[in-house]
Amino acid sequence: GDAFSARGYDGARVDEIADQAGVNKRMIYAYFGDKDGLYLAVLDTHLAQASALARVTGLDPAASARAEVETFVRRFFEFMDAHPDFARLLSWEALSKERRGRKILVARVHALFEPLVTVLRRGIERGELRRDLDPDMFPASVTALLVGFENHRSFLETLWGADLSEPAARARVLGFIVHLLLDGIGARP
Amino acid sequence: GDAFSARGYDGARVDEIADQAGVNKRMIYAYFGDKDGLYLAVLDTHLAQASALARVTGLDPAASARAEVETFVRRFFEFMDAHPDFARLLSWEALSKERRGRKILVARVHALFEPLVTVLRRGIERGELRRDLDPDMFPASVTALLVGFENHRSFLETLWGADLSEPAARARVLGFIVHLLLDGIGARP
Amino acid sequence: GDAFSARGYDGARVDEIADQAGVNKRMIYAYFGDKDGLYLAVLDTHLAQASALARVTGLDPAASARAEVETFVRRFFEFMDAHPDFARLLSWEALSKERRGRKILVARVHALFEPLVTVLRRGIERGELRRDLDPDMFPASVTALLVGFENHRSFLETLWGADLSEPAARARVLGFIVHLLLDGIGARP
Amino acid sequence: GDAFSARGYDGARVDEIADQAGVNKRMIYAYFGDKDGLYLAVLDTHLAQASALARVTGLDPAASARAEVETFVRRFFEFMDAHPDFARLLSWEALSKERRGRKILVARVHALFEPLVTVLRRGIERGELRRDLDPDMFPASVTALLVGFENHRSFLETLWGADLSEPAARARVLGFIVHLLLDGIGARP
DNA sequence: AATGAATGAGCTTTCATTCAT
DNA sequence: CATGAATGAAAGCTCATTCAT
Repeated sequence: GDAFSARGYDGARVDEIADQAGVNKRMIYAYFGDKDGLYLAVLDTHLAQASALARVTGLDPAASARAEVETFVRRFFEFMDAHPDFARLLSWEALSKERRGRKILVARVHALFEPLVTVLRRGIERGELRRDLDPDMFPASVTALLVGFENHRSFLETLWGADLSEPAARARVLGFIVHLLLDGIGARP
Repeated sequence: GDAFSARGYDGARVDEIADQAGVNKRMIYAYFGDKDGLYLAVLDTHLAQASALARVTGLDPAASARAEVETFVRRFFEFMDAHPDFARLLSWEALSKERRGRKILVARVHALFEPLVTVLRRGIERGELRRDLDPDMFPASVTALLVGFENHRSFLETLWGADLSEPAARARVLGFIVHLLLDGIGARP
Repeated sequence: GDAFSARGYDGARVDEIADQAGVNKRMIYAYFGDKDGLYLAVLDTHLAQASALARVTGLDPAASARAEVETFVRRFFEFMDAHPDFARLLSWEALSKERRGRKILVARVHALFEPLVTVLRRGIERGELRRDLDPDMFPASVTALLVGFENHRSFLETLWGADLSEPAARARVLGFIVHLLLDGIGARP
Repeated sequence: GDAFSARGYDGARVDEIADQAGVNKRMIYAYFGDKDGLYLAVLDTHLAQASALARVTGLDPAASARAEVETFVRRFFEFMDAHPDFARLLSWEALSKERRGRKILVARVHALFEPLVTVLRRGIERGELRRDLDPDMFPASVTALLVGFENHRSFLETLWGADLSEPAARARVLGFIVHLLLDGIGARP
């Protein structure tokens, strides 16, 4: 079922998916109706896996906002390493104008962002975070950055002539992103 | 030829492209050989348009690094508004495992990033930017953010229940991104 | 599948073949892969039918070489009458520079010639046939003559103003060929 | 224009022919009307070249029939060596059921056979040749043999593992054919 | 006279989907 | 429940032929 992740909706072949799943093609139609239904099921299954992230974010009101944000970003990054289909499916769907899985995407991503938004609001109130920080745009930024680095990994490897699959390189990338999000690029006075 | 931008390589139809271009389908094969050749030509044409950005970046050694970075980000953002196919083509290609246009992508993006990298190095040397800032990862981050917001625009509109096509909203998004990149989320002490 | 026989590889249409076979065109691609695979299957099937000829040639060591040769030629002729696609497929393939079915052709024809070559060698040893007769060239000559007459039949009908499909005419042609091969044209002293 | 000879009518491409001839494709249509007209012109031109053979056959009433026949066969063989397109065009046309060039073929071949038929009739009358020899079938047999060996040359090379383009091999083939036609395979008593 | 560009019909091949068992 | 065989629609691509200059 990760043909959708590998090639997108239009590139995926029902035959291929059936073969890889070791089931008869007819069964797919019995269970999912058509290619669309199969796609929605696959999309939902993969996006749902990120809900674990949401469940452990913002639980400790005593923790600092910076620490909570950092934890979320690091967990999100590691989740993507463990679930390589997540970022790709999300991007294919977001890119598509057919909006086949838009409802699923919105629901799953909303649930993912919500606790982080709470953390951000709390941090702003407490003065830990910038007064003018928009708590809605920040999760989208985190996602854009992480998904971007994940999906462009092979491209960046070519561009930089580096191997981004080894742990050291991944840690460097993650460290860079966290630092950027928390502090930006400017030197501290 | 923006069917590739709208639907990606697999979703685009040569018939449709020929019709939209007002030319006979046969001509496409005469000029470009096959669908692949056409795709590469379209990709290169659209990516090449961003080279104007590169040509006006980092020309003034007296300008502060922060100002230069902000200018680049704002110009890049405006360029994407003016060239809606750019971000989509880039994402489709980066997402694809066929790597049809990888060489083009790498060449064009490298040329786009280069002057920005120079600006960053200069800023780091002068102490305007963080000592530990990686000048290679930053342009990739900018691109991930801008391309992410651009390509996910319709998704974010649904998620936020807002209209992101009106100038005020776009300005708010751009302001957020610039501020985030320069200063992060933390409150100044 | 005798569109290949009627029009050759380039002239045959997959649509037509599917229609004549009463199967869906898609099935042809499922079974044979592509037009090439279909062609090879058709070619092999038709050429294989001649193997019956080989199996009954040269079995009786007591028979005279002349009688064996005559029997082979007559059986070959009758086989072609019963299998009108054989000679045409063989000629199309031999004429083609693509050599798609060359391996099949060589294998099948070799098997067909082999027992005849054995008969000829025996006849030469025993003094029944000419000392200087080349036992390899003779089968090729027989084939050239029979295939030539078969494939040029409609042409010869126009040239001679005769109907070569009636048994009497066919018998005359066959008699002529046999006599020519055995005795040549010269009058006996 | 020998694309017809190489690939047959259906396999030949008008584009290719125009390129090889170094003329603009439009000119072909101006001169020949359509692909059919071009084909007929090419066919006639190549078949006409064999008329030289006819003009020198049977001129000397004093010569023996055997000698005349042998001369004809040898000249025909050499002609084919010099004009490799002749045998192929003849075979493609004879094989085709469209009969596009049938009239040309009949006319040219009739003219080629005629003097040989005269020679044969004379030889039969004089008792030099077999009483029961059919003077019409013999030229067709000669043609079938020579054209067969010529067109199947590459096939026979594979079958025999020999190089049939070197003069010695060609002479052996020709000698075999001549001997077979004149004397058959039987040992003289 | 001569040519590059254009075209519609038709070719091989592929796809999502369904039938028969 | 499960499967191999079947199918119509449409995809990419090619061809002989013609238009405009």
